[in-house]
Amino acid sequence: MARASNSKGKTRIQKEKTEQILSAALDIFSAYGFRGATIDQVAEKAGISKPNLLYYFDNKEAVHAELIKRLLYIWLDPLNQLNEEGEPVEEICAYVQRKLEMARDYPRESRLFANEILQGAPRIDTLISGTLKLMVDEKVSVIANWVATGKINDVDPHHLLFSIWSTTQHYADFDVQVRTLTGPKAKDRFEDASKYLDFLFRSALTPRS
Amino acid sequence: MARASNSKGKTRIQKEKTEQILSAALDIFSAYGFRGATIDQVAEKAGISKPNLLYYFDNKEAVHAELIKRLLYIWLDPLNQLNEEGEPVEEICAYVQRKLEMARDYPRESRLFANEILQGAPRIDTLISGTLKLMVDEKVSVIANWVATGKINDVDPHHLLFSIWSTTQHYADFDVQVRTLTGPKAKDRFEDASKYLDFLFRSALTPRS
DNA sequence: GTCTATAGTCGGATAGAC
DNA sequence: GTCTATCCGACTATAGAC
Repeated sequence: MARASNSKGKTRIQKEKTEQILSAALDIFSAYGFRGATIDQVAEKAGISKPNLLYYFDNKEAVHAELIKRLLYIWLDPLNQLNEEGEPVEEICAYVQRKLEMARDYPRESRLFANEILQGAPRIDTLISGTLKLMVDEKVSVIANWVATGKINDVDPHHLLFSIWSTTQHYADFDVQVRTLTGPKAKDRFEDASKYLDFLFRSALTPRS
Repeated sequence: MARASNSKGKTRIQKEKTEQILSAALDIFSAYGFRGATIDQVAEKAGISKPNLLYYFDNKEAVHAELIKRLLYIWLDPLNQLNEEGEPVEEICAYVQRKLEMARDYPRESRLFANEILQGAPRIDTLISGTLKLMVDEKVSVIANWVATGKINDVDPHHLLFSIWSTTQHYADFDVQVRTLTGPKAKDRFEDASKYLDFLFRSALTPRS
């Protein structure tokens, strides 16, 4: 019997249901973590029954695995766009902005990822040591080259990336705290963050004359 | 009957057991989140039986609540030390270093906090909008004053704090990822982070002449 | 105070009718 | 394909012996 865990050989109806489920699952998993989320919650949010959900996915793990699989592509895209041929400071600042836009537009994905890492990455360790590490290693050497040729100041490329990820993802992962502390008067926290982060990284990277 | 949830009127034995339980609980809760942690795990790690644990604490929530309560004091201490009378750039850079040391020495506390915020702070919302916000508001106005008098560059105080928190806590919360991506050759990630973060914030804050 | 045994509940997964 | 009903394991919490 055909199972709907992959996208091959499915009818239009099946695809729609699968997407409904995954969207609901992203809501629930990102908000409560893997353990904290229940299939019942996901099914209810997707507007179907629990057994029906389990007709489309073998089990809870399978739903989560599919979400993680899709996450990686969205996740790596902004880093992928970092162009070795571009003007170094501008390239990095543009990367910061793309990452911040991701935190604004895909907060659920950010939190899903954070939940996993925070708990020791039990279900995504191969992803991190595999695809992610490969891409990071590549971009780290690009940045190291910019440092070596004096195009940007002497910073550790790994830690530069960590600081970009953490500062931008913070607005998705710690959103509750950010909103509480900035208060209701703050109009657009992402607008303010955009301006601040651009200044922060530009100041640190632009070579002293 | 005396319950051991608070520290009043307890024997030495009771205090020790309570500390054993809380230390074990910090391990488990920070690693698996509230929902993912089980009392059995905590009891086993503390070297006692589950009913015995529940003799010392009313229930699972009570253990967690006590951890959170204690967390706040450790958490606010580095910010507390920020001295309005000191030299602004040095004060902030010293704060960054203290926060980084906290991430190194108290990673479990950092992850416990992150787990809570990430899932919408269901058990600590009053803490954030209460004590934390009060202290943050106070320090924000100190920083705003430094900006107004030209002692540091024109940055948004809230977002400065967010970037300090996120970059430093990243080394506790995303430790798995950091270690995987920097690789085994990296001797001391905290040493490298210390150097990098000092440069980052110093560059951005030091007033242009 | 600490244990064994167990009650009670929840959640993942399956059976089987339609 | 979708539902109702249900099984079963896991987990919180309590009862009661010692």
